[in-house]
Parts: sequence; C-alpha cells; structure tokens
Amino acid sequence: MERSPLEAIELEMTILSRRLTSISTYKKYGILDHSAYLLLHQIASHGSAGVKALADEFHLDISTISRQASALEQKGYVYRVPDPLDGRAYTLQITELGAETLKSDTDVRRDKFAQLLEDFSEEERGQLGQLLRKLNDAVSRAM
Amino acid sequence: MERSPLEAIELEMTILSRRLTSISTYKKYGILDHSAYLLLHQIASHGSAGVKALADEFHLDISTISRQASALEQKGYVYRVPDPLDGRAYTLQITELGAETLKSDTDVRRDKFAQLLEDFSEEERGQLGQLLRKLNDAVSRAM
DNA sequence: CATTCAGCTTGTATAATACAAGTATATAGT
DNA sequence: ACTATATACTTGTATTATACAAGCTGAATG
Repeated sequence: MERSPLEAIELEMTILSRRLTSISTYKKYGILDHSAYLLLHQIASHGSAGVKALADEFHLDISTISRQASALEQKGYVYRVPDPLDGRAYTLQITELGAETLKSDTDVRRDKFAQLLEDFSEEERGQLGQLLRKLNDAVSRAM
Repeated sequence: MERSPLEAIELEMTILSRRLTSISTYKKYGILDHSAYLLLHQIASHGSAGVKALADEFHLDISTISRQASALEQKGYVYRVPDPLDGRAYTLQITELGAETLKSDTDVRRDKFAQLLEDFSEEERGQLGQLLRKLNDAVSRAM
C-alpha cells in the first residue's frame, strides 16, 4: 500500500506550505523578519560567513542573501569584516545588538510554538522535531 | 525539559517554511500552481463553494481567493454557478478538465513526495502524516 | 599582461499575498 | 416602503521574498 500516509503527507505539506508562507510574510513574531532571523541564527550558531556561503547553505540566490545581509547591516545587527586575503569578499559578524535581538526573538518564537503545540504530548513533540529535521535534510538534498 | 524538542521544532519549522516558500513559488510540480491546486482540491473534495467560504477555509483574504478563482475559471478548471437565492453570490464547480488536471497533478506530487521520503520508514511516514495534520489543525485554530 | 573566473551588488520581473476602495445586492430598522 | 447598513465579490495598489541577468571589481591563470 504505502499510499495512504503519502497522501496525507502530500496534502498536509501543501496546506502547511501555504499557511507558513502567509504567516511568515505577513505576521511578525518579534522584531526580525523571517529571513533576518534565519541569517542571524546561522551566523550566530555557525560563525561568520560570506554571502556566497550563506546562499549555498540556504539554497537561495546570492542576490537574495546580498540584499538580506545589507538590510541586517543597516539595522546594526551585523557588520562586515573584509577578508584580508580577498579584496572582493567579506564575512558577516553578529553585533551585540544582533545577538540580543536574536535571543529575544527566539524566545518569542518558542513561546508561540509552545502555545501552538500545547495539545501535543511530549512524545509527539519529540517525534515531530525529529521528523521535521529529517524532512528538511531530505528537502535540502533534493534541491 | 520540554525545551529541547521545542527548540528543534521552532528551528526546523522556520527552515522548512523558507524552503517551502521558495519551492512552491519557483518550482512547479505538474501544471497547477500552489493555490490552484489547493483550491481545486478543496472544491473537488468538499463540494462547490463560494469565494467567501473558501477564503475562510484557507484563512486568506477574499481578494486573494477572488483572483485565484478567476484564474481557475479562465483556464477552464471551474465554472461559476449563480446562487439562485442571492444575486451577489455564486459557487465554483469543478469541470471535467479541472478534475483531470487535479488528478494528474496529485499523482505527480505524490511521486515527488515518495521520492523525497524514500529514506523514511513506513512507520515514520505514518507518524509524519498524523503529526502534520495535527499541526495544521493547531495552526488553523491559532489564526 | 590579457583573459577568464569569482564574490558581490544592483536592476528588473514575478508571484502570492494584504489592505482599501468600489459595485451591486440583500437585510434590517424605523 | 425607505433608508441605512451589511454582505459578496471585484479591482486597484502596495509589500515582500524570491529569481535571473547584467555589471563591477578584484583574483587567478594562461
């Protein structure tokens, strides 16, 4: 068989996709928008990086990251460190303000998710976390 | 306790959200775009409905659905049936072509997901399907 | 030294959405 | 019955996130 779970996943993912698009674009949780949050998170947790590396990591176009990075810089959340070996390149480092903002936004988001998942048992949350991670890995490889 | 799964879910959902945005907007699986697919699916599986009802169902603005419905009609996937009791209203009914297109697109999507989930055990797929459904319900209620 | 390549930015286009204003019909209050 | 308000839908406009293409500047290579 194998059809039934697949059907469910296909439909639910499609629905989820649309809802997330709508929410992440038009509702703000905290201060940072979606892309700013992920960029900051990446820089904070994996160290500073250049535009190219970030674009690869996120599977987004370089130009997209370039603009998002500019926006972050303009707001004072990151600053550019020129690469001493390559005059074209630089890396983005998070500022104090960036780190604080990321922290507070992360808290806000976790609260939202805690609320959202209040009907989920601890076991379900564990499963969901794991499965989402696995799913993201698969999506990532498929791109 | 309870922090770790929540952290994972929060992060993975954020990542997933971005990827889905990118994929659903810029990659087409089959013929129908994202919104057309969901609208047709809804009409096909829950019977014909008006713009208002669909907007409520999907938690989208009426204007958004109105345009998407027009697009579907223009492509011959649905037709309008005037409400005999209310001169302002109509419902959307799926056409033969719409039903066929939906069917073939659904097949394409399921194949894609089957491929994507090839490393998932049958049990994991079952869990994922259920958890996604529950998650969508929660998201839906939260809006 | 000339040519090609790499990292980044900027210009432009597209798609999905929201909000606001407008139209036509229906409903309710007096 | 008449007017005011509410409802169903459409259309105009703006925003946001993305992609693709062209351009700039510096690096690497023949």
